[in-house]
Amino acid sequence: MSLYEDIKTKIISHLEQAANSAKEKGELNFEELPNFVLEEPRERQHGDLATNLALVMAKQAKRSPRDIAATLIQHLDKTDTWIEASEIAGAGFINLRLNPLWLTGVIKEVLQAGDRYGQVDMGKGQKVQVEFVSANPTGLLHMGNARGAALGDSLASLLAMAGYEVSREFYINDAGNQIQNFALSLEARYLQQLGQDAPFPEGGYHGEDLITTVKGLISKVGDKYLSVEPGLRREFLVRYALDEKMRNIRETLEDFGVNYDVWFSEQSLHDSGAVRSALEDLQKKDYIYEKEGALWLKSTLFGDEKDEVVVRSNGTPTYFAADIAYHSNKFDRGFDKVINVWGADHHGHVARMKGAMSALGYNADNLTIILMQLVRLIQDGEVVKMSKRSGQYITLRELMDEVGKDAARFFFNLRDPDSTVDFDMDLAKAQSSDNPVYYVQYAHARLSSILRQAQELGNVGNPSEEDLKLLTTSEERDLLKKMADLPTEIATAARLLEPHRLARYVLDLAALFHTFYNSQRVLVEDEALRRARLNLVRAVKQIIANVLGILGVSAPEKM
RNA sequence: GCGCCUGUAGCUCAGUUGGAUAGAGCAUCUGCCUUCUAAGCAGGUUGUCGGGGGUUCGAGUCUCUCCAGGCGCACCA
Repeated sequence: MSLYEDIKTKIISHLEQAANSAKEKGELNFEELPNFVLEEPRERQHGDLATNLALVMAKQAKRSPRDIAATLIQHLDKTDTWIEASEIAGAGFINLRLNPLWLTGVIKEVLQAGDRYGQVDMGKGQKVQVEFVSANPTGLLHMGNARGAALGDSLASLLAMAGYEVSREFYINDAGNQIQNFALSLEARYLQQLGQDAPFPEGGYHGEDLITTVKGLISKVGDKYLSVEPGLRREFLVRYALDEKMRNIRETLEDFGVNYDVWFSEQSLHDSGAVRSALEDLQKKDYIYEKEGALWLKSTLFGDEKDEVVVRSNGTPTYFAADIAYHSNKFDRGFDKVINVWGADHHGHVARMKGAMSALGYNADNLTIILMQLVRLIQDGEVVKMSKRSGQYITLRELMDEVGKDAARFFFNLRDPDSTVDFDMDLAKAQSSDNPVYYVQYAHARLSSILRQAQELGNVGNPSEEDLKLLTTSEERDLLKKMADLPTEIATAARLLEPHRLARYVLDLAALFHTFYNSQRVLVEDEALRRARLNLVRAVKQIIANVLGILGVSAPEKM
């Protein structure tokens, strides 16, 4: 447990004890202690920490909150809490002021933990799988995938920091209808490139990248497939194109800083019989019925709006059937929690997916689906309809070329997944030099620069307790306070599955550092103070690097 | 029509399971580089938290209703 959490935990338990001992002495009346919070008040004048305990007790105790607060303070044990003063304020808040010296312990804590500072043991080693992007291999990665990649990857890193054993997974949709469609599109392009008058299939994939793929193929094998039987020809074309597309997707994601542990093929579920056996299982449990020649899952039993087809009347299983087998497979691999990052356009699938898991006997609560709102592309002030079929979209590759990996990842992780993002490419380009990410990176570069100069002057040296007590300016204390907050922030962000909190956090931390930097010198004459500040600098630098690391953003030594 | 998400400063967005006087960036205005990186700092300006009711000591946050936008409601994925 971190220093700060330790203090807060202690104060909370002392507050509870105060209420109980007041009760024993008949000074307060209550059945059960209601939920209360200990938090940092927005206004600095209200002290370091404040609690609403007296307010929430008022109803049961049938006394005025201020009255209760006074009683609580009388019984409050302050040992080991750094509490220096307590007062009643407002409607009945208890404001606590801590002895600022508690903050000096933070630097040591950070430097000792190093790149592990911020770790909490919330997950207790539980196995979590995060599946994200899982884009169809029929095209290139686009803006929506970019958001999913930034969110999913940072979420995975965040959970690892929070004590979970995390596995990143990409589900390859290499089976089913869209692959048939893909094959027909490829075949048409192939024939067209060789001068044949082949019609393009209705609803085919119009993307330019498909033509590029076919051209590349022709340069290798020429027209030898013109004379091959169409079924075999399409099979070959698909295999070739899928391989190329997946390699491209993988490389693009790696360049975006995303590295998967597992690439899972949908086709493998059909080949291994997993899809069939999942369906049989559901059938045995009587959750399947036949209607109009198709097999339906009774997903309405589990809160879905309508039952869903799992096997079409032509005998082929639906995508949903494969997805059931896939998620069943995930749980069978022993994950305690399974998290999917999906685009909001898939939200209709959530209920049925969870329903299917319940039907198979798994605890659907262990499947969490994060719905991320879509990214809308704005050009010339107008919304551009993006679609893979029409080939109208900006690719992740283009995004990285235009605004850079760091800016793109930070941009997406600055936003709540629930917010619809309007991405104006021109604006993104124009703003790339004053993008918030540079603000944070600049702080890191400044910190690095100070340390470089300190090295030239001699060793930084380890500070003594006495040295650290010299960090008393309000800028230093605000900075230390923020630093102490990181473990709590990690825990909150992990609990809520919201990595964007960390982007906000590191932005705040950078701001506090810039303020400090502009008001006080680090490399001062006084050796003790210099040692103390240099170690403050080392610690801040460490934290910025740690958090940027979670966000997949680089922390430059120089800018 | 039904379901989910969103609506907060001119623009883009935060707002920690109900807390005290709602915040940041961009934009704009005024200052700060012979001292550790000015991609920075300090200060000024900016609000019917979409509208209306309800719950309570207290609501941007919970509830109901209406309005606006997005997404979904296939034997597509």
